[in-house]
Amino acid sequence: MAQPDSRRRPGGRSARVRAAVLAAADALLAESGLDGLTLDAVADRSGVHRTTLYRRWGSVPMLLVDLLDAGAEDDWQAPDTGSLEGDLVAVNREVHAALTAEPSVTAAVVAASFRSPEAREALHRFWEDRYERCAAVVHRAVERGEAPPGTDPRRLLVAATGPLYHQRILLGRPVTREEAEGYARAACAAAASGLLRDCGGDTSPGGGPARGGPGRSR
Amino acid sequence: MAQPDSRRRPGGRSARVRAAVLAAADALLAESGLDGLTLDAVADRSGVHRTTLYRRWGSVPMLLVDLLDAGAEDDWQAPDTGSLEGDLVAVNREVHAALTAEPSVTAAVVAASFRSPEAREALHRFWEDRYERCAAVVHRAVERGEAPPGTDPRRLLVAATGPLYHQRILLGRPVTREEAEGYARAACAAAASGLLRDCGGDTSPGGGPARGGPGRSR
DNA sequence: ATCTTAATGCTACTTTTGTAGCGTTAAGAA
DNA sequence: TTCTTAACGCTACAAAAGTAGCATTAAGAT
Repeated sequence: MAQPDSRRRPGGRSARVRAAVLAAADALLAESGLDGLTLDAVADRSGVHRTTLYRRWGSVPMLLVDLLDAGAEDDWQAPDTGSLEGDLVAVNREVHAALTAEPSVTAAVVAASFRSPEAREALHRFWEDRYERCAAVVHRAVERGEAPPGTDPRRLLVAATGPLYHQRILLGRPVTREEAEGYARAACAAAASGLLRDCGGDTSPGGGPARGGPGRSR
Repeated sequence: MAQPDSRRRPGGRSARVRAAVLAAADALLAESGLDGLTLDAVADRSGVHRTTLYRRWGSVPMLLVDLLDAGAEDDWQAPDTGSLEGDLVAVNREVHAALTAEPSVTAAVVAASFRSPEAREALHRFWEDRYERCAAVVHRAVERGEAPPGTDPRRLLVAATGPLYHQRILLGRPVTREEAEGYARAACAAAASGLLRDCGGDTSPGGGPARGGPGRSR
């Protein structure tokens, strides 16, 4: 029953410092992307000293972790339009909107996630939470009989949203709103045909030697 | 008719230096990922001097650009199994193999692409080339009547491969071989239903204000 | 009010990263 | 061969990133 960490001191000044730092970081990120987000810049903007930043956060990715974890505490919930197709289209519209924003905070956060394992995990947690909430869409669809029992919520949601993220963030091509909706409808149809069920318990992570193929560089 | 750049000197020593540097970079990348790839490390390993690296390449991402452009000159071509589903499954198997390799060169290259615009464009060129070659799969399928005329090769290919990349690289979750094949079959079914045609000439890149929604951080 | 001490601010230092200037080497032409 | 000069190696330097040690401030307890 360890007492609450003896003598922590989370109130007052520390809280103000954290708030000032996170606000400055958020502003810098939205203004000039990840490149504008250096500890020195945050120190200047927030009025908090360099060394304090290095002590409490240590690096830019760690600061992003804090920012992400703080941002995950919102009350967002998945759309509920009454039909699977409607819900998926609505989700993809939101993703599309977030991806076409300029400058894209999403892209900046993804970029940051490739600079440290901690930031990676924070972003994964964030998305995990989002897909978890979206699973409700699939459960309702199964209850309504729009998708067969056994339909894997994650597979369906990834099938719908994955192409959007891929085309925009990794392939770097613009995505039209109509395309975004099309991917949603395509995933919906595939789910209705029972092609996105969680069949087989084969969860072995990898496979063979794995050399060559597209995506491989040399 | 500008003469061939007067007096270039691409032979001999310069070529040896470039080869040594690219080889060292490739080795470091495969061994310890992007973090192990610093200009100093490449200098040590290749025997080429620091300043030469800074002069000719300038930064790690630029070096990756060179590496990528050199690697794109291979003779890879899309599978041809006789059916659309077979081809898509084969493609996704290759992608899956590349993505589950450890350490993943693909992941490292993607990470590098977020560190400079030049590296970004190089990676986009590389993938553009790959999807271009894969378009043959869709053309053959349309000729065989497996997909309706007007089916957009890119949409179909992104629908098939996008979920793989998304789940593995952005969401950070393992992907089973069976899942990879499932996404290919789902895309195939959607295409057969005519859900991945290039309908409407609306190629406007973006839209409204675009705030909030999943993927947005705060 | 007074005391204790976690958290912050400050200065000085080290390490890493990137650049400038100049002498040296060797590719390509005569 | 000899000559020219693009490309390279080297040293020294400049700027940025990160750390150490100590003084100062203020949160929480008495």
